[in-house]
Amino acid sequence: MGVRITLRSVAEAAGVSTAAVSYAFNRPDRLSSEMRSRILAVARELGYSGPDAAARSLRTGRANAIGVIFTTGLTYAFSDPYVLALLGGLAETLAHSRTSLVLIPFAPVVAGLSDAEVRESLDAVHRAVIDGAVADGLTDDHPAVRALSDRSLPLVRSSDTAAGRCVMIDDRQAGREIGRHLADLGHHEVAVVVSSPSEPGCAVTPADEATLYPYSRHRLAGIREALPAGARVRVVSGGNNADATGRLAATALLAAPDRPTAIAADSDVLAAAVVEVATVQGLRVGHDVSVTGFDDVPLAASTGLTTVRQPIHEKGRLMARMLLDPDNTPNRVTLPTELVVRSSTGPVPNR
Amino acid sequence: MGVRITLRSVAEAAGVSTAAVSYAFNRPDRLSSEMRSRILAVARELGYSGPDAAARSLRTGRANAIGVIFTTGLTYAFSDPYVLALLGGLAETLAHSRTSLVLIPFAPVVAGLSDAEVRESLDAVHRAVIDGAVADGLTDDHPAVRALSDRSLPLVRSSDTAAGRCVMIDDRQAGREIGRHLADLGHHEVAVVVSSPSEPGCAVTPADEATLYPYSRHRLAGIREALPAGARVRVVSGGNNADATGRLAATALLAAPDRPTAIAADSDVLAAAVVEVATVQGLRVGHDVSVTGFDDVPLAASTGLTTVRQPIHEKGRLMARMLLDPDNTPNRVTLPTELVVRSSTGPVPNR
DNA sequence: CCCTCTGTGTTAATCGTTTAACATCGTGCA
DNA sequence: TGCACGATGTTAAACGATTAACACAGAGGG
Repeated sequence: MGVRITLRSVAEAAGVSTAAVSYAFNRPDRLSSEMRSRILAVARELGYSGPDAAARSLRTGRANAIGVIFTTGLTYAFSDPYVLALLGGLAETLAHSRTSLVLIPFAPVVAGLSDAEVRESLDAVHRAVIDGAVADGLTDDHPAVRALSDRSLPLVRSSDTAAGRCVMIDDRQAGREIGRHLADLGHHEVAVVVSSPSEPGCAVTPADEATLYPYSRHRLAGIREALPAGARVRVVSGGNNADATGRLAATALLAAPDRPTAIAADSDVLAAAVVEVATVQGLRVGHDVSVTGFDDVPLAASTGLTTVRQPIHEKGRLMARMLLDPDNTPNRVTLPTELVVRSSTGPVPNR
Repeated sequence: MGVRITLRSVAEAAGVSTAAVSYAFNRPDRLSSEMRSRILAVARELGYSGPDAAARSLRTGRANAIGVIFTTGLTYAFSDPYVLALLGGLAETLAHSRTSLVLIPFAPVVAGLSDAEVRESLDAVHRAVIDGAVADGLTDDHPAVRALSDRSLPLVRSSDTAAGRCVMIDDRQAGREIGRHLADLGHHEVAVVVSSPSEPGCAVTPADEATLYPYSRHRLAGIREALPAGARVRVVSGGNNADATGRLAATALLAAPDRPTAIAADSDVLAAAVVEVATVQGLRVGHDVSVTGFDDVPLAASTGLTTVRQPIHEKGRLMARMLLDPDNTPNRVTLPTELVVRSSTGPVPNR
């Protein structure tokens, strides 16, 4: 009962070499069909269910799995429509090549990580049996990214990176489009809500800005570029991009005596939270205050959110293809974005 | 460049045994700190990033990962709130023990699977490097379940099963509660919408019923039991549980000349689709037609859906714990459910 | 009749680690 | 002085498979 059945035990029981057994499972054409079925019969009889996955991975060097790093906490991730769309895209491509998706949790960054936490998380990254990985939205110097490239695993990223593969969008350009749109409407008091580990609602100092997600930085830069010279841009933390933290940020922002006339959020989820809070406070979104989102997930359409559409699903599909078939895919791709104007933005109110 | 750095190369470069290098990475206390840091220095210098994952898995017999089987297509799965809640629960527990989640795609059953598809899917199951797996909603004789138990991997299921671990709900009892609720309201023309591979909207024959998901069967049985003797229950396919297929089923159902007065759906997603279609057709849900869902996902509250709440997140947490720590967890758990009455159900209209 | 070729099966090296068991060497204690 | 012991390294045997390279036999061709 306790003894494990291996390729060898089957071979001995059948009176053949281990090679034969291996071929019986992997290369039917290498064996006479008579021999093959005899071996399979013996295997079944012994309760052998095929070659061990780990051993096979070691020997062949292939894992038939690709990893995805999550730095936000998996539980949160499953509620983020952006993440879900990306995973959906990845999965779509992977399903066609019997490849699994390995979700690797990395300690979420909340006010800095203890060394121990980082070490534990890295351990998960090191132990993952995968052929490649996607790291979406992580900086070059994130420990997980480092660990992955140290393992010299194929890695695909979503931000521009010196070496290595990536599929990205032009965040800066997208930011400029948002900025121009708001500028055209006459806004010069705008708040940008970014996802950040710091307390939701609190201001993000220029020093902090360097620590933001790259995409946040680029979008922010774009917005600033497109706004007229006199415009004032304040940056506040939207927490971890969730509905709850978005509401906190919105509440802080709308309570300010000099409340902004426009609020540009880093994601649709955040923007929808802002809309919700504003509405509850009796503000007419698109009149009294304008709100923009990012991504154009389904939520955006139903909320009437002005946002920037990015082809998330396509991004996922492409990332997966790059990992599965590196020779027939480009190293770097920039996907198009598009400003989608809906009812959540309007001309600046005259007070 | 092409040559791979291994534990051995590091050992040779450092002039120590491979055991020492292994200890340097795994058991700091086994080495003098001086030796350890020397080894780590050499490793860094050589660009060695730690023991190989596959080799380590083979040797230790642990993968630090658990699998989840998806028979619905991963892309769909990421849009199903039930699945997401379950994954969230699993992830929550796993995050504490640096364990990854492996999402294993299995060919979705659409009008029967070809042998080749099954074989390919099984291959993914066999190749997954995992310590255990959860199979939610699959029958005992599903090929994936068989493959997993053949591998003699710890397996946790969501339906009652002779041997093996499971965390379930009393689907039959839940069905009875729905049935009783509808009966109390005077309904005897009820349609049950189940997720099924067959064409959305078409009738499910008694013969087909045997092929339904176990949970569907049990809920159906419960509903039938609780309805009065004269009641008529028709069963229709809701497709794969998605919004779109739910709408199709609803359209077919509401167009029928003898349209049911109550529609009990297998999931909130399906029920919400029914509500949507009914509303569009000018029917007042809760008056002209009653609709019930299942699960009580967030969507249900915002739709005003009468439904049965089940603790999905808790289910996930429990399943993960059962896999991680079998010795300190029960083999079988039944979680409580609760009928949540909202506005989507009401007394049968008098025509 | 010899030679090549195809179809089947075997031999044996290798993938990169982990870890029980053993060796060695001060050290503290009786 | 003698001895048990903790601390620190090493030896070497697995873990369970894959796959070149080789061997052999019968078929077919010249």
